Amino acid sequence: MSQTTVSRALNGFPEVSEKTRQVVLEAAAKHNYKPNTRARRLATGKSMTIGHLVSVSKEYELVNPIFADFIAGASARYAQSGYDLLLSLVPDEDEFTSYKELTARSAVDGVVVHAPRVDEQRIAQLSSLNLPFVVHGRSSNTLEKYNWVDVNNERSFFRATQLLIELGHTSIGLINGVAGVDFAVRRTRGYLRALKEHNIEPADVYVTHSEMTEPNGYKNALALLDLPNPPTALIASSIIMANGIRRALNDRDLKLGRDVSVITHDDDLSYFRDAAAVPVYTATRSSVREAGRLSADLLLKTIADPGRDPEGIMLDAELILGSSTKPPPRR
Amino acid sequence: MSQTTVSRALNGFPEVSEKTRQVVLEAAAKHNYKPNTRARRLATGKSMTIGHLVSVSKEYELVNPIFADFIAGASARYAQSGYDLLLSLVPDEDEFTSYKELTARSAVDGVVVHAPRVDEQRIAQLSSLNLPFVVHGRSSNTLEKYNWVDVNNERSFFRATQLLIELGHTSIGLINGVAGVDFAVRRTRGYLRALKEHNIEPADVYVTHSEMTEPNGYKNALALLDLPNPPTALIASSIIMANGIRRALNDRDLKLGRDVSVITHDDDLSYFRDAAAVPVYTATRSSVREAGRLSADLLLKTIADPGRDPEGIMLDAELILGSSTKPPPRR
DNA sequence: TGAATTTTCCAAAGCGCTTTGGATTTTGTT
DNA sequence: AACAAAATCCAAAGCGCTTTGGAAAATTCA
Repeated sequence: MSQTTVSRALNGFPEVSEKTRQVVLEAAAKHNYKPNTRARRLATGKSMTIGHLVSVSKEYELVNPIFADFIAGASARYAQSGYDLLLSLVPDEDEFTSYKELTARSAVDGVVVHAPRVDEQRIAQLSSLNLPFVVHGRSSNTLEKYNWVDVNNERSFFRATQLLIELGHTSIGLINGVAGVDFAVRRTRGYLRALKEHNIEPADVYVTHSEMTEPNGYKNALALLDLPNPPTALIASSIIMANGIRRALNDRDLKLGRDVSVITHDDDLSYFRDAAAVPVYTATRSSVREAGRLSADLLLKTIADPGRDPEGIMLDAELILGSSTKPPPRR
Repeated sequence: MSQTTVSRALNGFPEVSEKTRQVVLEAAAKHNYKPNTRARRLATGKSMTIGHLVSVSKEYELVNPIFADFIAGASARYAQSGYDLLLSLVPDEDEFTSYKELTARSAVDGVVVHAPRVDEQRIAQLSSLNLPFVVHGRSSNTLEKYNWVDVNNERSFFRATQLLIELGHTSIGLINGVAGVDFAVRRTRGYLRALKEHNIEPADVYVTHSEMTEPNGYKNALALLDLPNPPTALIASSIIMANGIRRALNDRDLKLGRDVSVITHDDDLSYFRDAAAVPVYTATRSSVREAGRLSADLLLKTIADPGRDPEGIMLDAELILGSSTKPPPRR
């Protein structure tokens, strides 16, 4: 049987009879034959690979654990479509260089951009490279159209803040992510809008920005709790920070919920799934794994149809009531 | 200039004069030329790719965040040597199938095996595939030689247990990882050996096994604390579980250290770095990122020299004193 | 200066597939 | 049975590099 026929049978071309195809498939299965990836990619001109560049801040060497779950969501989709996932951790200042290199050696068919900033250069850069991409998150100050999957951060944090206000809280702290990262900006915006709508004067000291680690949650919470007028409620940007906040409350002999209310954003990370009947934390919850799946789908669609108009997918975080929110203690 | 000369200049062959090489390099830089990955891989017969298969338990869909840090360590080394990192999350029962597939289509030059069990089939399977590999961890019941990078779990947990005993604790709980996973078995072994050497009768109820999530840390700690004779000290297999344990202590109005001592294994995860002058937790600490680096180095060496004898690299966890261990409270 | 080396270059083969264009066989129609 | 149409097959080209074997140019040595 000719090479052509085998290739066609394996790749599902209509020119080959069903009977022949079966024979080929059986023979391939029997000998555990799979077309050589390298040869196939050269011949087809496709890389069949999606790149995820995770930028690592050189200073802190942090690797955000949400990538694990995001990638878990995406990975399954890639596998279904025969794509491999290329993962590269790069120092953040080198990120564009890495994109250029990947493009120049045509190693990937598309990439996912993580943690965009308010002014995100990578978007324009990728557009100029003509490399299909999807942004996990958005970039407020970017005008051009691009593919994105994001949570409605502004609204989530508006609702969270409003909930606390309705419970009677008037001093509410926000323990946010790094300043300038888009989601953090939107969350602050939602928080401020809620305060404003309820005529509460915002206070700069009530808002902290940092990498969303447990120690930073602790440190920032302590700083707020030790203020002359400490907030009676805190909103955290990640459940990992919330763990640090709980530790800080502990250290100050304050009880979560009773003494200080806490709402956290919850990415539904697999190692921190807050799935009790009454969750520990009242939370704005949105599965980052689901975001991974959707991003992968969107990217694969874009690769399949390059002329496609960019699309934005908005996920709405649920506001889930847990036991960490109560009215403020009476004075 | 001929294609040959360019190729040789770019790949550092000695047949080309330094002057010519410079000309070529400059021209390549100017036009942002990089040899096409696909063509190069086909021509050289190498994939220049390392596979990391992370098995996801289908039941729980958990993605261990330590992979993020492990991969961060490994990724830098791969990049230095011109290798790409292929990441694939596969349902655990399909893992061998995935290895076979990767080999058949020759998509990777080597793989890293994560979370080996006491009886680990993947080792024999990979040997039979003739695919270079490094195991992160070891497999106690596997006789053949293989490359591995592991922490001295037995000794670490022996020392941790001993420390608690020397402080006066006699009822010590162990909140361990999933039963049958090699590191968990070794840790239990170290724990039991310390008890035995100090003539303390072990109690089965004091040992729990589960995925190392925060909720499981909480749940298992509560179970132990609610025993008729609750332990006065707990050893945890991960800092994420330790967070759950702290929450459980909190719920029972027990103070970490004063009422219940806790020692945890600490992988030095970037989002949970316990780096205060006096750490929160007394811990057996070993950087999983460093393990990633070493694994990558070992794997690259093995790929470069396939005849190489398998090597084992043992990392010794440090026992770091924090504020979570005190003598048991007096009755 | 001419021969022997060494350095530098080049044309062509080949990596293992997919894809093209045309040839051959089978099926369907009258 | 004869022809057209459809189904099936095949040989060969090409994907963009690396590598080989040998030719040409430059250098060294006698």
